[in-house]
Amino acid sequence: MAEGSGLSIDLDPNSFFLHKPTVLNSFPDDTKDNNIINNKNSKRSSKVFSPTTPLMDATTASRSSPPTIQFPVNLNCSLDQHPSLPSDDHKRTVIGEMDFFAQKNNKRVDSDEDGDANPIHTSDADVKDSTERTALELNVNTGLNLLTTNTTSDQSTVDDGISSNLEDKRAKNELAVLQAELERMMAENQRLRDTLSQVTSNYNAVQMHLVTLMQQQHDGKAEKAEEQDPMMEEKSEQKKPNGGVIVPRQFMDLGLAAAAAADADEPSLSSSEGRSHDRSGSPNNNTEVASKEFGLRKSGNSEEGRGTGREDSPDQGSQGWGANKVPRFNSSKNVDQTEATMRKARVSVRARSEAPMITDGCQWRKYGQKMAKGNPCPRAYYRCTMAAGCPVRKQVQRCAEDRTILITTYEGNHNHPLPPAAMAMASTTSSAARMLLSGSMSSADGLMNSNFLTRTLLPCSSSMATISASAPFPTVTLDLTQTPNPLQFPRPPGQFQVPFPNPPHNLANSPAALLPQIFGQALYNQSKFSGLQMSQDMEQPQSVHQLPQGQQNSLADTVSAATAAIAADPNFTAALAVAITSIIGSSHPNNVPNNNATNFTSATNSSGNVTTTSNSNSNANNKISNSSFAAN
DNA sequence: CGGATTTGACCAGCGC
DNA sequence: GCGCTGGTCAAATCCG
Repeated sequence: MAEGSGLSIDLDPNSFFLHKPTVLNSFPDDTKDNNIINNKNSKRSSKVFSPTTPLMDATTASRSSPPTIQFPVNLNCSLDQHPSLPSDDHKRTVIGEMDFFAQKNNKRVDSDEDGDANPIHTSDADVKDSTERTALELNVNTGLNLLTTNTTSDQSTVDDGISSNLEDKRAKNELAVLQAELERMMAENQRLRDTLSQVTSNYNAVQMHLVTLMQQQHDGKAEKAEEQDPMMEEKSEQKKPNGGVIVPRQFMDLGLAAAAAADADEPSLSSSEGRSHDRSGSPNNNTEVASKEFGLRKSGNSEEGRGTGREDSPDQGSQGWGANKVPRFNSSKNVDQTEATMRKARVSVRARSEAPMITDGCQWRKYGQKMAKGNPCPRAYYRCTMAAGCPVRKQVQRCAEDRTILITTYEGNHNHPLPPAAMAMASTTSSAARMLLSGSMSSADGLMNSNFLTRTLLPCSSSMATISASAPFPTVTLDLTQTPNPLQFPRPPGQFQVPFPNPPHNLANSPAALLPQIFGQALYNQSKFSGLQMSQDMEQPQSVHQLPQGQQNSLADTVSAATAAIAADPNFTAALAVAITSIIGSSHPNNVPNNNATNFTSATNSSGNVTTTSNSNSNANNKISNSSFAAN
């Protein structure tokens, strides 16, 4: 898979860019750092170093040329053009500076000319040149300070008063120029930052719109395929409330998600245009879209007529779920199947923690506690209270065998924006149902999901991700207790080492939190960005092309999701490289030994459910499958 | 006093 | 149909 690198090139930057501008924000940070350096240098030039560096400058000046001549030369023109240079050594020494100056001045002109139109590189050049220029000019200033200040030596005051005043003026002028330049650079830096932010925002908007369009386009194909379905008549009627936009089941999630976000912000929006607009307008949709399963669940319940209290919460009803979303489903049959799977899809996180409950960034309210069979430790039931009607539940229970292990099982998807700290759990819970659904409805897809997800996860986490769609509940289990020591897993030279503290009392701030985030985000993105990824698939390696569409999407989504998730935490950026490398690693086995060591197996049990087990190490807890999975 | 927690009761699903 | 179990509700209680 020599094209694997192409995959990373095509996908990773985009996803990284798309989902989380954090990395790009680091770019301005770099420039900001440069600015800081400049500021420091400028301050040092005028204050800190002035008592000391002038001695150096004075020494150099006394050796090279009379001070009254030297400074004007240094400031205003090239020394090599100056006829008064006495020796070759001085000339040669200065020539280096002159070349620097000349280059710098040229670039300065360029940057001034292009600064408004050329965004990044110009900025870098400017900043770099600014740094260099500042560093060079600082020497001049310090030298001038030596002559103009009386604090360092008496000799400087003994110098010619006229020249001293003249140089003082020049120094002030130069200082003013430097300050002006610095301000200009800072302003431009800020402007670039703003531009970058705006571009990122616009890019996200365009991406969302593109996703919507792609989904709709794909929906059109799906609709044609379903035209022979006897339920078509019913479905066509159901589509009418959506403004004629076709929204089949597979992409219902997206619509629901968007509608969920729209409902959260603008309950009146019901058309696809409104959804797309809303999606494009809200960069934080990635957390809200998670409510796609929520919508499914809701509508499913409405059809079921069973409706436990939790899913028929007042908030959900007040958001008009039924009116806008139920008609989008194809048939009650599919809905039931989907709902049944979604409803039970869970993400379980095993982590060592002495705390009664891991902190995952969300607010939970305990609503029950039961003694579960086979476990002396009670099981606590929590629900998310960050938003009214949020369907997310979680169960917390200590492992019977090892009570230091806290098993937290998430179910459902948030219907509200989440803080970054909560992204881990949110993404996971919002995506598990989706992934498991695809796993149950499309075995290959589910397998590929787990396959690529675990491939993405394991190299950086060394944790064990077990995806089980078997009864009673399809569950994604992330075992974060297997490898407390990251050093345990060898990594190729140059590969980032991702810290993996133990125990993760605060999952939201630990890499462990990002594991479900990566995991879940990828799953969640499967529906959200499938349209975009379909276009990206066009540029994917052939081996990927050979995969079914869902698998391609899974791969692409996994990459993008991983990058997005990792980008959510700047401290975890290193994991991005690992995650991406894990993808590329399939084409370059030498890159990721862990990847090769990761076993992906799958089995179909008697009930037809698919159980996929990934194993990054020789963990005995891993389930052994009947047959090795091979991509179709 | 309001919100969170506790805890017994209730309900649904499932297996026998 | 019955019992078991998981899950949820809601009144009582606790707590800041």
